[in-house]
Amino acid sequence: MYRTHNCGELRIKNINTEVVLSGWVQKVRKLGGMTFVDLRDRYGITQLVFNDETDADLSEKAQKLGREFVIKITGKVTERSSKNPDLPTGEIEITVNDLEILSKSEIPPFTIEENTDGGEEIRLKYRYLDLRRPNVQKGIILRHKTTREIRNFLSNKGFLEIETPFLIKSTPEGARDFVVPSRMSEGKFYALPQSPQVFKQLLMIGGYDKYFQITKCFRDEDFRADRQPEFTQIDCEMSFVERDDVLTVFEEMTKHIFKKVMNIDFPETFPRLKYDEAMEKYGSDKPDIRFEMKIHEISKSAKNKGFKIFDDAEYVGAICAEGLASYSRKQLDKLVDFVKRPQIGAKGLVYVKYNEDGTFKSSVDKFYSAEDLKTWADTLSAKPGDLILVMSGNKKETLTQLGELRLEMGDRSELRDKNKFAPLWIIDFPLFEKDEETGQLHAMHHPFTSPKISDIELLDTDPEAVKANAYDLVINGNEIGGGSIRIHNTEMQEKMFEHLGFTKEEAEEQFGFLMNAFKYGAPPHGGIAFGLDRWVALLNGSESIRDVMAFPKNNAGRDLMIDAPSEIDKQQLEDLHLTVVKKF
RNA sequence: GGUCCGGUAGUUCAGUUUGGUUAGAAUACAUGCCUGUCACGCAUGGGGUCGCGAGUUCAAGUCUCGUCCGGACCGCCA
Repeated sequence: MYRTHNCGELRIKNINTEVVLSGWVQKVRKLGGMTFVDLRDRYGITQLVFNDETDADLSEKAQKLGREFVIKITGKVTERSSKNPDLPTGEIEITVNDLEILSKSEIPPFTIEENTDGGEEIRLKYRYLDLRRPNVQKGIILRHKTTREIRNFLSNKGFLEIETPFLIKSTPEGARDFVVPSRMSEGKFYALPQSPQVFKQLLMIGGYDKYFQITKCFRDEDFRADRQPEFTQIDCEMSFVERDDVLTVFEEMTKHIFKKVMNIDFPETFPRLKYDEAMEKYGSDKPDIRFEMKIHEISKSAKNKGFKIFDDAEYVGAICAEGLASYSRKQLDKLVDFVKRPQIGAKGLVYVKYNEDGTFKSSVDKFYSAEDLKTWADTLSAKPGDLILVMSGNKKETLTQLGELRLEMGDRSELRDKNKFAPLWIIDFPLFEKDEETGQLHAMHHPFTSPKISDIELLDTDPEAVKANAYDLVINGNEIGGGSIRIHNTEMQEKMFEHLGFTKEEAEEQFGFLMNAFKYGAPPHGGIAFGLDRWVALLNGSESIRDVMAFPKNNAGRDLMIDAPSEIDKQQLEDLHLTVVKKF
């Protein structure tokens, strides 16, 4: 027997029990005749004690243990004479009478502790060692709890978990596909799914009216802290539902997860914000509503006062940073630098300090009187002591830039508390967005999204104005999930492909199977998919989804541990009918 | 496709601004001392292709060019 208990469970009430423990050696502390060993597993740390006077041979063996040796010990639980209140097992220790080394360890390249000394790269290379660290384990365990609760909740609601294939067909819409060459069909390729989208729609047509799946999706685009080549979606679809039916079920699921995993209650219904409104008030389609600081338009009161930049601008907008009127020149200059960074791309920034004494000091005092500035302050509900930040230009771009500035100011004022969660729904997305370069329309969500019934007439006259029956769940400025009510008839789907620039033949070739299926009695249906990795990262307070994935890849899509992707041998290439062409 | 930051001991970093003695610190590791430690303490010691290649120079960790690797971001991600 390797163990009677784990390393995190023994307490003072277990005193005098004979126990067997197995685990990893965290630390050996030698104090002359006494030796202490911290034994670790994923449940905790238990201290072992060895004494020269009791058993010199055993004590010497213990002194030769190295970090990360795997050992099994037998001993008696004893009360410590000096206790450690920082450890759950700190009141007891094990007086060891037998020690067996199960597995030796080389010296690990970094310390296996909460605060490791290892950098990102080396920890990815030795991921199996990093996984031993308690804070990494916390993320992995949190992920398990989350998926368990999702399965519980949806199963109880009558949803069926159904798998869909990974080896499917490449389609031109959306992200680049990862592609798998076929051995049996020369010169042909499978694609890995970017999402199970069409399969879940086919399941609806197949009569499985409530479906879900926790599954991998693959997208061959460039990666970020929150984007990996393979990631996990909670994919859901329902038949005979309208938008609000979907939102109700998945709002309930969201609340269930927060309750069961984090013990956080959301008594209120989640706010619903129209896309247009989100853009106007927050400059983002995924607003962080943990804090207010809404954007207000001040075009009317800012224009025609002789300040050319505002006069020429399509839009002038502002935000109010509470209590920051005391910002120094240097701090304001830094804000200007911030908005001028190429990632933000603004030309400049106007500030108005609403001083504590009620006076105003701004970078545009030459053009605006105190009354003018008071008008702005009133629009923004600014109080003395606040700082007003104004930007202008093209409306869409300026709103986005103000949105970025708003998040920056939120960070500076520490309004974005990791332990606070503010979910909301964004609804009424545009159906299409226009490619600025080619003028071609693209589906904002995906090509199977239905337009809002009230907007169907506009499809032929003003497609850009058409709103989609689509929705996103946003939490703390992260898009956690998104979905739509789908098109379920051939005519509408054909019209959609037409708008997206597909010829009839292309649509038939790419999606004929789906349009064919619509001909045989397709129920009205809709659904949603959540990004599991982002969601768990959010719950975990992590910046990066890597923290909640057991074996993540780096930002070039490489697995540093197994060294993938890699070359394959000639025979394999031949079998797959492939020739590698090297560019020089 | 682009912008920025980094690569020096097992590890995390300093040193590069202003080229010049034997490249340092912490931690980890090893040895010794230490009977209540738990970030144990003290002493001693080993440990370096300064990512790689070329160039400038009397002299390069330090300057220049190229290249590889890592990180953040923009584009991209229906």
